[in-house]
Amino acid sequence: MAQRQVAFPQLDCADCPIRHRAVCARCESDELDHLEAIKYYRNYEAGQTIVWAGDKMDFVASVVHGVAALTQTMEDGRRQMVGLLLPSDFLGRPNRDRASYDVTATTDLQLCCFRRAPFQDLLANTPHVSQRLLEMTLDELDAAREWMLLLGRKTAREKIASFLSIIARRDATINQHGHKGELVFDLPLTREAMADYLGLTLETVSRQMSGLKRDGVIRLEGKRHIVIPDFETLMNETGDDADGGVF
Amino acid sequence: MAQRQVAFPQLDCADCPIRHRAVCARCESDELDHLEAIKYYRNYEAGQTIVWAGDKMDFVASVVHGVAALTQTMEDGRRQMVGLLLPSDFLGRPNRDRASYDVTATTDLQLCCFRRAPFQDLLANTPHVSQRLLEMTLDELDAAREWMLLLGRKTAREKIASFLSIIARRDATINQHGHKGELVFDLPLTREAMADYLGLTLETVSRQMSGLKRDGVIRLEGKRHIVIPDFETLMNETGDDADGGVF
DNA sequence: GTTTGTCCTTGATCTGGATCAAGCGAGCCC
DNA sequence: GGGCTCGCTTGATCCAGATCAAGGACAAAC
Repeated sequence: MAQRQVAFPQLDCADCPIRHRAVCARCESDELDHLEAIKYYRNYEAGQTIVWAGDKMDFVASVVHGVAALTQTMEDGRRQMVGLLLPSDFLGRPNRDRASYDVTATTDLQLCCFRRAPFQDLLANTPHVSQRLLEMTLDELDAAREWMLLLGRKTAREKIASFLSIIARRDATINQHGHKGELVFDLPLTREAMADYLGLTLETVSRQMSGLKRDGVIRLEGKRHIVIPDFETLMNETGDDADGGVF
Repeated sequence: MAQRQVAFPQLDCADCPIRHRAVCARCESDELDHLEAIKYYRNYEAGQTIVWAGDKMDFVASVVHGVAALTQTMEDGRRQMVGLLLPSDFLGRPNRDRASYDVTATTDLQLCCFRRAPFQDLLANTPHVSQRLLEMTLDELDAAREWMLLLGRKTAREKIASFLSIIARRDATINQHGHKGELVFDLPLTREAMADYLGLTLETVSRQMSGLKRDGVIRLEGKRHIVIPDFETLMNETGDDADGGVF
C-alpha cells in the first residue's frame, strides 16, 4: 500500500518545526541557533489539559506531532472550540502571560516549547521572526473566518463534510492500492470534540456521520478511521465553492 | 446633556489613526513621516461596496470614521459577516493583493489608505511596524474567537445582547442628565446586517430586539438609536462572565 | 470471564429559530 | 398630494437540530 503525504509537505529541516514555519522565513539563516538554547520538549497524552483559561503560561510552543484544541467554556458548561492546532502550528500569544482559552491535547501530543522571556527578546530583536509570526497569525485569522461562516450559516451535514475536508487536507494520505487513490486518515477528535468544533451536539455529529456513510460519501472503518473514496464528492457536500484547489 | 467618550479613548495625535494604532508603537517616533507621502483618503456612502472578494486590492487602509463590514457569501446567497471594522481598525492584508472578503461600508465611511507597495516596503524595513501589526492581528484573532463562541453556542437573545454590548463598548457615550448615566449610541448596522453578523435571520433579530425592549433591557428611540439604562442588566443577558471589566 | 467505563449509535420527542406572509411608517420622487 | 421603495415589525407555521433516553462495541481492570 503505497502512501504519500499530501497538501502539507513534511517538515524537512532540523527537528523542530518552529525553525521552519514560525521562525525562519526560508530556513536559510543561522542566526537563530540560539533558539536551540531556549527550547525544550513536552509530551502529553490524549485528553490531558495543557493549560486552563486564565492560567499563567510561561512558554510559547510549536506543535511537533499530535493535535491540540483551544476551547472556550461558558458558565453553564456550553463549550465551543475556537482553535485546532496541528503539527507546525503555534501555541501561545507573545506579550501575554495568561492563557485565554483552555488548551487540551486531543491526541497524544508533543510540543516544542520556548520560555516566554527569551522568546520575546528574540521577537523584539529579530525582525523576520515577527514578520513570520504575523504571516502565521493572518493565516489563522483567515481560518477563523472560514470557521465563522461554518458556524453561522452551514447545515449540520455541511459542517461535518467541511470538517472532514479540512482534516483530510492537512492529514490524509493517498491510498493507491485501488487505482484512483482514496484519501485515508484518522479523526483526531472524539465525536464530542467534533461537536464542540462545529457548534453541534454529539448526537447530531454521530447521525450526520452515519448519513454520509450511508450515502457513500465516506467509509468508516472503526469509529475513527475514515476513507474518502472521492474527495470531489465530499467537497460537494461542504457548501463551499468547487475549487478548494489543493488537490 | 453632558457626554463623554468611554471605553476607547479618542485618537489624539496627528490626523490619521494608523499613526497611532497601527504603525507607531507609542506615537513617539518621527521616522514614519514618510507615511504621509503615501497616504490618501477615500470616502464612501452607507451601503457602498468597497471591494468584492477576489478583486484586486492595491491598497491597505485604516478606518478614520464610520464602519465597514467584511462578509462571506455562499453560492446560494447565505451570508456571514466575518469582520466589523470601526475607527482605527486596519483593512487589508499585507502581501496579498486580492481581497478575501466582500468589504462594504455600513455607514458613511472614511478610509485612510496606503498604496500597497510602499506600505509593504515600510513593513519590511521598520520592525516595530510589523510588531504593531502583529499585536493588532492577534487582537482581531481574539475577537474572532469570541465571535465563534457567539455563533456556535449562544441563543438568539444572547447574541443580540452580546452584539449590543460590543457596540456599546466601542461607540457609546454616557448620557448623564439622569444620575447613573445611561449608555447611548446609534446602531451602525441594519437589521439585516446584524443578522449576518449574528448568524440569524433579520426577523429573529427584530423579534429579539423587541423582546429586550419589552423587558426593559434597552430602550429604542427610532429604529437605530439605542439607550441602555443599565449596562449590567444587558451583560446579564449575554451569557458572558460577569466581569467584562471595561466599565 | 465478568465488570466497568468510555465512546459511540440510534430512536422518540420537543423546540428555538427559520420560513412564509402581511402590513406599517418614514422618507423621497413625481 | 399620491405612490414609491426601503427598512422594519409582527403573526402563523414548519422543521433541523436539540434533548431525553436506551443500548451496543470495545478495551482495560479485576
